[in-house]
This record gives sequence, C-alpha cells and structure tokens, in this order.
Amino acid sequence: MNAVPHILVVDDHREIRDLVSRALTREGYRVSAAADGRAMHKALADSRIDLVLLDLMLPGEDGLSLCRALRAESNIPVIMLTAKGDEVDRVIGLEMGADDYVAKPFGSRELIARIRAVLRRCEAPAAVPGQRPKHFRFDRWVLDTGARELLRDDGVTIPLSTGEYDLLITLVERPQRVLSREQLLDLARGRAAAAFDRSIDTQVSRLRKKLERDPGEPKIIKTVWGGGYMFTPAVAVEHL
Amino acid sequence: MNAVPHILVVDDHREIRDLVSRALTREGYRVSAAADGRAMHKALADSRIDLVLLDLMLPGEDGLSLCRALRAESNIPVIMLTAKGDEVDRVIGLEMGADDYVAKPFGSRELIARIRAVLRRCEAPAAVPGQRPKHFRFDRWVLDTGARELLRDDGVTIPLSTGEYDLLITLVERPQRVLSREQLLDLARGRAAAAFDRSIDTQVSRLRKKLERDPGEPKIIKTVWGGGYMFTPAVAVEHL
DNA sequence: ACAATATTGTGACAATCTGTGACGAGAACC
DNA sequence: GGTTCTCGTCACAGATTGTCACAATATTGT
Repeated sequence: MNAVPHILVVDDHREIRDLVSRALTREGYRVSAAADGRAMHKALADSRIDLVLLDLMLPGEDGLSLCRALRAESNIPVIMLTAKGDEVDRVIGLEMGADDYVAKPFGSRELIARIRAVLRRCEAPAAVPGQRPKHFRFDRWVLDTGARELLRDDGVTIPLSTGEYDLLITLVERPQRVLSREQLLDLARGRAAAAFDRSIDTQVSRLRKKLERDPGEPKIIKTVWGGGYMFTPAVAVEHL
Repeated sequence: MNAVPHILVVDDHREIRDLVSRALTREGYRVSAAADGRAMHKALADSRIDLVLLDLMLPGEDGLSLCRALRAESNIPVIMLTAKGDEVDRVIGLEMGADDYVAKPFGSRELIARIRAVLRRCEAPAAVPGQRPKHFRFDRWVLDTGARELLRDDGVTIPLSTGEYDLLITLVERPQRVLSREQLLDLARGRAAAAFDRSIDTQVSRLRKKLERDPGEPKIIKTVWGGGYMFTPAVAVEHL
C-alpha cells in the first residue's frame, strides 16, 4: 500500500465528482475522477488505484456491471454510491461484490469513515486469492509472473531484481504506449515523483542491459524524447 | 475439517438468505439456509455444519439465545449478523459466545474475509477429530500435513523443525502471493512483529537451505525487495 | 527436578539493491 | 556554431536482505 491511497471517483455528474474530489483531497487522499466506464478503465490503466468509488447509475455501462468486471480481474476494493438508501440496491451490490455502500445524499464525514474502514480491511486480507499467474511472451523472452522469472528462449533464466521485475511488468502490461516517468513511478513503485527523479532512468538502463541485444541501441524499451518510455515488442499473454 | 466448509445461514428475510447463499456458493462453500431457530436445529441435526451465520433479530426465539444454546451443546463457530453497527449488540453478541460479528449492510468481501478468519481460527487449536491430512505437492517435494513431514521425490524424508514446518505451511497455502514479514509472523507464529525483527529472514534462510537446489539463487521462496517473500511454485493439494 | 539437546531469536557483517548526484553525449532550438 | 535541455551511465551512499555464530529459550529424556 502506498503512503497516500489513490482513490478513483466514478460518477457522471460533474458536481458530485468535484464535491467528492475536494472532500477527499482535503482529507489528504490522492484523487482521480472519471465520468463513465471508459474513463474508469483508462484511469485504472494509467495509474495505480487503491479504491474505486462507483456510482450505481451511470450512462452507458451500468455501475453494477462495471463493479462485476472490476472484481473479475482485480481485487481493488469498491464502494458503491447509490441514489437511495434502497435495501434492494444494497443487496444487489453485495452480490456484485462491492465492499460497502454509501447512500446519497451522504455527508463527507460518513464517506471518509467508510473509505478508511474499507482500506483498513483490505490492507492485509487473510486469504484472498492473488492474481492469476500469467506468461508474457515478447521478442525472445517469457516473463513468468507466477515464478517472478524472466526466461530467454534458450531456456536460461535471467535473474531480475524486484525493482527491475516490477518495472518490466508495468511495461509489458502496456505495450506500444508511451509512459511518462511519473506514470511508471506510480505504477511500478506506487509512489509520486520527486523534483528531479531520475530513478526510473537508472532502472530502465539496468533493465536494458539485461534484455537488449545491444543496450546501446535499444529495440525493446524505446525512449520517447521528452515523453518517457515505450515498450515496443508485440506481447502475447498466456493466462494459466 | 472437511474439504469444503459447510455454512448455515439463519435469517428470516428470504432476500438476505438468497443473497448470502449465492455469494458464499460462488466462493466455493457449501451452503444451507434456515429461516428460524427450529429450522436451524433441524439443519444442524441433518448435516455437519462448520459455521453458522446467525441474524440477531429473529421471530420466535431470539438470535442471542440461539447462539447461547449453540454454544452450550457444541463448539460450532458462530458469526452474528446485526441490523445496526450497534456497539452494544456487538458486546452482547460476543459475550454470548459469538466468534465474530458483522453489521448490516455488509460487503461480500468483508463477510467472506470474516468467515475465512473464523474458520482458520477454529481449524488449528481444536483438538477435535482434527482436520483432514493433506498432501501439498510442489517442485520435487511433498509436504504431508498428516505426518508433518517433508518428502523429496526420491523418497528421502527431510526433517523440519516446528518453526520451519509452520512457516512452510503458511507459504504453501498461499502460493504466488507476496507476504510481508509481518503477515508471515502473524500467520505462522501468531505474534506481532517487533521493531527490528529479523527472525523470519533467518527462518527463510534455514528453509531455503533445505528446500532449494541452490540456496544462493532461490527458485522456490523468492524475495521481494522491500515487500517480503513469495512462494512461487505451483502447488497441488491432495485431500485425503 | 535436572541436565542434555534441539530450536529459535539476536547481533554482526557481507552482499545486494535502489536512488541520487555527477558528468558527458546527443537532440532540439536559436 | 553555440546554448539549453534531456537522456544514458557511472560511482557511491543508504537501505534492505542473506547468513553466520552465539546466546536465549524451549523441549526432551531420565
């Protein structure tokens, strides 16, 4: 868990988003907002989210199906916002796997209390199943998330440090996308960037030295001048 | 303990019963339901129940007295469900011998986490028939919980101390998950971590020396720098 | 109860990992 | 061409981890 939890507010009403965002920011949380399901998924891909506040009623994809989708592929905790303190809604939400509900209109104090409670509960879950192991294939490599290992096609295992592994996972999960240093730091390390933070550059350099045929002319992790880095090879994901 | 725990839901509201039943079934539990005290006793007589989810407010015989009755004649763990997060109820419930307490409305994750926690607590110390022995197979090893022995595939038994065995069980039951030193200490030893507690490191080192082909480059228990340890091999559980 | 034995925790030191500052090379801009 | 900015890489300091020896503790046998 990061020092400062990052909360994503998903609601189609701008006033609600602003209101909640301000309340949470004032409380010291890091906050992002999304108006619909598409924006939510984008936010989830772009930064590390610790908790989602999800409106039940959304245009397009419904809040409930979003919740179910979230549950299916991650274990990010979800708090549902419902228009009425409707027992039916709560019951349905429970079924979809939400962790808590807050009925509108709600006080910021209540909301914050619920958020704290859910984050606390999810901090050290006793026996929730982790992420399913996967194989990512690219270039002449296989990254095995179950074993936390990098295999070359000749069968040799290349040892990666924890930081190198985390960075590589982050890149491999988002191929052909430019990722800023800030994003990489957030996604891989779960921390915010300092003023002159060059730690990502160093890690990229170390990774390249292990991955690339010619680290002087990298083919796998390309530099985007002024923008960040991009993982260029095609990646085949193999769920196990 | 059987392979699949059997949970009895006692609540007079049909929706709640259905909902909780479905959530628990989806989680892999066996579930029965009862609307009142009479039905509960019938279910207890008819099948072996591992845990009772008991609503505080019931028509006829009250949840509290049912709980007390249950406690008087068996040691089946009980989790109370109450309408409000009323501190008073909680105190009374725990006094009546409930093992835990969940306030409605509750999230499915919370409920499941509590159930798991209570089952885990009741699993170990109860000197009752004892839980079924299991075989955990991984890499070239078999961990036999019946004999408390570690067998290598060439048939040789490697002796483990109690601490090593407890730590290994803890890891083997949670493969492909990063476990912090704190969690490991809690799960394996049942105690909290001191300021500079390095005992887990030492124990891991000793385990690796026995398990790993090359303890200098461990494949089975991987280190996550700044995070803890992870048990990486696939584990096959064999219930006996 | 006592001693012998095994196990576990602690301190110390070495090895490893990570982030930072420094310096130079290259790109963009004037 | 010169300047400014960005990026690659190196060396180093601080933090984290591996492991040894030894003391503290628990267990066992008599």
